[in-house]
Amino acid sequence: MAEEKSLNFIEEIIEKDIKDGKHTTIATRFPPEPNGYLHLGHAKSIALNFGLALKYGGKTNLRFDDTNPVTEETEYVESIKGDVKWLGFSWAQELYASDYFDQLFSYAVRLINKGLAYVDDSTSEEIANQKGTPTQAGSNSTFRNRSIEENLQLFMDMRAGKYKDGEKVLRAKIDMAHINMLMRDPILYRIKHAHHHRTGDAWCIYPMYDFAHGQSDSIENITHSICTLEFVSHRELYDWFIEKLEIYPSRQYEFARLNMTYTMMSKRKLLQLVNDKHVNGWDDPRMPTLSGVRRRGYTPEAILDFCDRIGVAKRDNLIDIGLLEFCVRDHLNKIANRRMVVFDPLKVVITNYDERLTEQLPSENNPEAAENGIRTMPFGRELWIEQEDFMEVPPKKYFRLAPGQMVRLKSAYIIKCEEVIKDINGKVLELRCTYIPESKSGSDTSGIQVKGVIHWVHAQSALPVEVRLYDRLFTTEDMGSIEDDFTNHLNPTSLEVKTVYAEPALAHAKVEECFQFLRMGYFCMDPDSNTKKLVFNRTVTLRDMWAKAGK
RNA sequence: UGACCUAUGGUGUAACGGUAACACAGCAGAUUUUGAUUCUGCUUUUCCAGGUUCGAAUCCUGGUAGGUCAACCA
Repeated sequence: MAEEKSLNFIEEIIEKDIKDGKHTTIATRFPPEPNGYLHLGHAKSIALNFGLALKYGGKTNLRFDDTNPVTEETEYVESIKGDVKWLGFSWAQELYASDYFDQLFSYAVRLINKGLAYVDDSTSEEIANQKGTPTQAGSNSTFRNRSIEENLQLFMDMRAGKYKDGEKVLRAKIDMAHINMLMRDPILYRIKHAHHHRTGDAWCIYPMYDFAHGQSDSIENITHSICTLEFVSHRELYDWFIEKLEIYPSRQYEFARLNMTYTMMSKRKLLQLVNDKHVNGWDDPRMPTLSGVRRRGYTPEAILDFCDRIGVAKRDNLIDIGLLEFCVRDHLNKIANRRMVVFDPLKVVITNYDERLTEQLPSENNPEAAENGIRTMPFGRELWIEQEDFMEVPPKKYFRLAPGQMVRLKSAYIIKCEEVIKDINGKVLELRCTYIPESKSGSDTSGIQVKGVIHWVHAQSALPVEVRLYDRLFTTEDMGSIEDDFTNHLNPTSLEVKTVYAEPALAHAKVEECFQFLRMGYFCMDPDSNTKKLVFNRTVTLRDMWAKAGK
């Protein structure tokens, strides 16, 4: 019963192209600039580009847009490749815009020969002034009418390193009065005596984005070049180069980038968070980077499901981060094994339980996945329960522990609170309880029905572990609308670290393994863990209707 | 004060001239040895004004609102 899923606007274009015979197969590309780590916005683009190729039997190239040597590094290339693979995609070819530097150079020469490009000695301020404004036409550069021969010679000299950075640029000769600012003689090449992460010192001139991207698409025979909305006005230039150069006509289509509540997705600002140590690196679990959410415990399946649910369209959007959390809970609920961990311990002494005795009680690893089997938990006279699970004066409908009340210890026995031990300040130190021997989980003959079920750990065998409790990084819902410094909106309590008490089975956890700590949330073992100390990151809390009700 | 893009519940997305639907969120209930999960039900929607049409979210015109564009960034 495959439910017919409606097509997004790009799929409609592709299906029409195939139906019309324009293409028999498609080729897309994912074109990151290696100047930062990939984030959830990129995941949307990756899912789209690779997903389309998979759906229509085409291919997707991974192409690094590395035309600016001063910001780009090999470290970023490696992280990007790792992230794409982690999401589960395989690229047809690993390519670099820098692979095409020779080709791009000859394209520039072709344009010069056609009288469509010229070398300009103007300073960057002069060029900016010549641009005009959106409502005001620009003016021609005084160098605009150099001869083809002179332009050719000058361009060769630029390449040969005769000039310093900023001394000259190569510009397209289009129309300084064009209504589209990008068509006002855009810069094609600039001089940068900088070391490139791949081409080393072979070049001292580098093409601009507009002169590299479309041509790279064309060289690779990309049929559908998909990018975000801010490139809409670049399309006219993209098409101009294809037309004047008479090369394979790739076509550009634009979709709305992902925006998410309480999140900021700008590589520049994420870099600042890292550099200014507001977070502990690109893979800090609070970061919206793929390496961050991975370390946080998000699964590729959850992220891809999220990308699928948010859809692809052309209007600006602000997705509720709650949807991402829904997706990860939905997946983790199915795959994560359960463990009991007490965060704020309150001692419980079972007065009628033999202190020399310890039982090993079985408990299912995951009620949603019986095949995951069971593990056993030690049970004895002294236990830890959650402070939250006891109230001396409970409100109505509180069905946890209170004086004289009964509660079920998950996978163990029903206990009754007989006595509350307090210090001189009235602080509750310990609970004296009795257990009902016939109420043993799995063989309960007591006939007692209790509404409350709580988690617990055996005091003597409890394993102290560190948990890192994350909250949203920013306190403002729409970070795109702020006008002051974004660091003013950082959440000061986005990380809380504490030591908690876990059942012994957690000792066998592996790095990146996800668990549901019963009633506390989903957690994932952090790579900081070692044999002396285990560390778990809280991926997301559980949905909690009781907390929501305000107790 | 120009050009371009966009406008559907709280948030997203669909409906392709035939009488607005799906998901998340919210609310209510059932089940539950996780106040989780699961299940059931409910609330809430076509930016405005004209026009075309038997019929408009959809087509046309004009407004309005939001976004984008003046880096030797991508």
